[in-house]
Amino acid sequence: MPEREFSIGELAKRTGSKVQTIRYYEQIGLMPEPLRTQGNQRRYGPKHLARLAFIRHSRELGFPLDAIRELLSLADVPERSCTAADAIARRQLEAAERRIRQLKALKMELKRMIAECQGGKICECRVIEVLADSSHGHCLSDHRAAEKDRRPVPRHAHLTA
Amino acid sequence: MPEREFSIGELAKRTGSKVQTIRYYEQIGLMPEPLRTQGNQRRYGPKHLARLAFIRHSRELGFPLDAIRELLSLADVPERSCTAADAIARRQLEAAERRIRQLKALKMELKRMIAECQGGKICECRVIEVLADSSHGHCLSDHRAAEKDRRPVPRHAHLTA
DNA sequence: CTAGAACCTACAGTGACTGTAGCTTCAAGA
DNA sequence: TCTTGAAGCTACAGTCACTGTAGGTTCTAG
Repeated sequence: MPEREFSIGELAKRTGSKVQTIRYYEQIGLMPEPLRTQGNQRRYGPKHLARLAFIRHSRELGFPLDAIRELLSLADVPERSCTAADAIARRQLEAAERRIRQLKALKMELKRMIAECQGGKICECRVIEVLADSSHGHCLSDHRAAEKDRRPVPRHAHLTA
Repeated sequence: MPEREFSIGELAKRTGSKVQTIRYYEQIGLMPEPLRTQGNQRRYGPKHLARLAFIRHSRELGFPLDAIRELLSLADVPERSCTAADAIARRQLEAAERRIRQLKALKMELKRMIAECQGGKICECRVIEVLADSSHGHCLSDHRAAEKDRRPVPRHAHLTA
C-alpha cells in the first residue's frame, strides 16, 4: 500500500488547504511533525489527514486556532471533558446567531438602497445615511450586544467580492 | 458653541472606537486630517463624527476597509453615481447573503453538537468526530461554494468569547 | 539523464488594529 | 500662578492567521 504515505502537496489538495498553511500549523504546534524522506521532505499518513481536516473544518466554521487547539486537546484525551466541549460549542453558537442578526439587518438596508436606486434619478444613498446614523431606529443589529463581548467585529471578514 | 470642537478622546468615546484606531484611520487616509490646536492636538467637528460613525458601523457589519472606502467615495460625490452605488450595493448584498448561508450551516452543526452532548453521560461527545470528518453526510456548510469565492474563511473571525 | 514540478527554509508582508515607550500639552485645583 | 495628572503626541513593535517571495534542493516522468 503505497497510498499510505503522501506529500505535503497531496495533503493540501485532499484537505483544501495550502502547503504554506500546513507548514504554519506545524510551526505553531497545531500539527505534529511528520516523518521525512531521505531528502528531507514531509510524509503524511491518514492520521495527519484527519487532524488537518478537523482543523480546516473548524476554521471554516469560524473557530479561532485557540479554540481548535482546545478542541484537539479534548480529542487527544477524549474521556471526561464533554462539558468543556459543550461550553465551547455554546459560545460559538451564540456568536454565530449574533452575526446572523447583524448580517440580516445589513441585507435589509442594502435591499432598500437598491430598491431606491432602482427609481433612477439622483440616488439618495440611504445606506450611507443609515450606516452613518448610529442611533437609527430601523437597524436590527445589536450594537450593545456586540460591544459586550468586547470583540466588536470580526477583524477581517472580507465581505467584498 | 464650545461643543463644536472636540478632542480625539471625545470622538473615540462618542463613536465607541479607540483613540489609536482613529489615528490609524487618519494614517491610511480613511479619515481626513483634522485641524490642530496650538499644541498640536487634533480637534474634530460634527463632520468627523459622522464619518467615523459611518466607518465604525460599517465595520461592525463586517465590511472591510476597502469596501468602506468605496462607499465613502460615493457619499462624497452623491450625484451621478447611482449605477456605481447600485453595483457596490449589489455586490455587498450577495456577499452578505453568502455569509448568512454559511453561518446558518454553522449554527445547525453547533446545535446538533450541543444536542448530542446533551445526552450527558461520560463521553458520547461527537463534537470532534463531526468536525473531523470532512466527508460527513450531515454537514450543510457549502465547502465548495466557500472555496469558489476564494476566501475560505474570515481570516480572523474571533467568534469565541 | 534531464527538465521541470514540487519540495525545502527563512523571512517579509497583509489587514485591521492594539500596545508600548517616551515625550508634550491641557484643564483643574491649591 | 503653579502644579499635577490625565490625555495627547509620534514612532514603532506586536497580534492573528495566514500568504508570498527568494533562492536553493529533491523527486519523477519522459
